Amino acid sequence: MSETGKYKTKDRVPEPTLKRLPGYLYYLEQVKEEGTINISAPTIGKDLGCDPTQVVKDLAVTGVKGKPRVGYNTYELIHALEDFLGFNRINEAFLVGAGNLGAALMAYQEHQSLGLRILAAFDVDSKKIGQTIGGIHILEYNKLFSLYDRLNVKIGILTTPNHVAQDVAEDLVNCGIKAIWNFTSAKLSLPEEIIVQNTSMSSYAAVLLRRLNDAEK
Amino acid sequence: MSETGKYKTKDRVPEPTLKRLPGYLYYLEQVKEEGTINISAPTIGKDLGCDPTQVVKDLAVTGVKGKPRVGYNTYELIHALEDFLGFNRINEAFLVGAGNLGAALMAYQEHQSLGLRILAAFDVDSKKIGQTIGGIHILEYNKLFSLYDRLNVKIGILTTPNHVAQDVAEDLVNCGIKAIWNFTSAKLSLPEEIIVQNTSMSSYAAVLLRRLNDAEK
DNA sequence: AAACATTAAAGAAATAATTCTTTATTAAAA
DNA sequence: TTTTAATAAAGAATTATTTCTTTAATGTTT
Repeated sequence: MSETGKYKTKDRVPEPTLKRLPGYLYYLEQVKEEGTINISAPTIGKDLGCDPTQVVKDLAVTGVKGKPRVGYNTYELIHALEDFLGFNRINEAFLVGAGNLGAALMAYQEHQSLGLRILAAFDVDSKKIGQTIGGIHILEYNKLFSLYDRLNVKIGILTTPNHVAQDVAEDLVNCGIKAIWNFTSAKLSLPEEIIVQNTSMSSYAAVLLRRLNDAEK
Repeated sequence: MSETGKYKTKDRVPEPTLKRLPGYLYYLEQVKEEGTINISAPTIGKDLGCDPTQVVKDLAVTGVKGKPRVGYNTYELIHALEDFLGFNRINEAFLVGAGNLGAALMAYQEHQSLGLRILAAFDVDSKKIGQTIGGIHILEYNKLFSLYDRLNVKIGILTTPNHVAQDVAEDLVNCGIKAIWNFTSAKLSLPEEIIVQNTSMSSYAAVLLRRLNDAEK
């Protein structure tokens, strides 16, 4: 079926690998602080509690080569990881739905270190419109349509109630958004080429609670 | 990496399945609203845009049996899913680190529908101590140790800065916490039996930004 | 009442990801 | 300069997950 309309399966980096990369980045920044210039994959593996060959495979996606008996250059690796992940660029985003979770993400300053900049938030609630959270203005939802072609925003952050998620997502796509970070529980049906990253809190709660339940009985 | 103990692989539900279950639950609640009494796996698959046999396999973990030509009973399925996931119980939790993300999660009312109740939050910042966010009190961090044996809290939500995450996690474990929902980028080293659910925003940003980058070139 | 169409359920195959193994490189020491 | 120890890199095997296929059950229709 749809299973690989992904023409470029060949050079696509596996999702589990991508998810681990920020962990390496955070670790390497610590290591650099301590003045370490070179670091080997087995050392990283030991410190992070994971398999050294996996570390090698993961880091290989950045194209950085290590030297036997020496390891990787810390600074080079950090730079390559940031570059590969896009954390050292400015990735502009719109956020829709300034409710609890939306407001939270607006206030969450760590976005900056991910290269994410939320340019504006949108909501339909007149009580919220005009407010500013974390330096980000909340605009009337309809303003979305007038702003989109003046700007070059590719990322939409979706924190609306579930029942409007699909409609809002379609609006975002019509506004030229290429990627949607979906925090709702709704399963979005969008054109193939739109990148959707689902980050539903309930999914993680589900895994956590179930594992806890497994352990207790 | 040993994210989870491996002894009971036999009857352990795969993580991808667990993550999909809340999606079914949300969908079924909608379907029930519309008055549908019975629903078939192929119908669910069509609506949710996923493989019908996968739907069958996923729902099988709840033990609910469907009838050929009829499908599953909507109400029965919803109840079984809530029960299986623990969403209809009250799962008490402590939160440590009432910064941006922590405050966000405290304000996030949807926790209730996941059966999560944050009893109290802890922080070392004297400016925050005494405040209330979303009805949850922020207490002095040290109070954690005096509270733990009077209560039966099994879940710890970790939203501290990265560099104290490991120490706080160890404190939580010493206080009898069995499961940690880790929102930091730190890789936690804890006893095997502790359940750790990593939900690092940067991991999801990494996947999103990289896929966007792949698509653009 | 019997045949039929539909679908759940179980099992098999394929795919993706991780772990393990081997090989080859290279800097340091003798 | 040669040997050695350590490690990166590439490839193989294992494991887990998803997709595909088959079988059996059941309500509906004729």
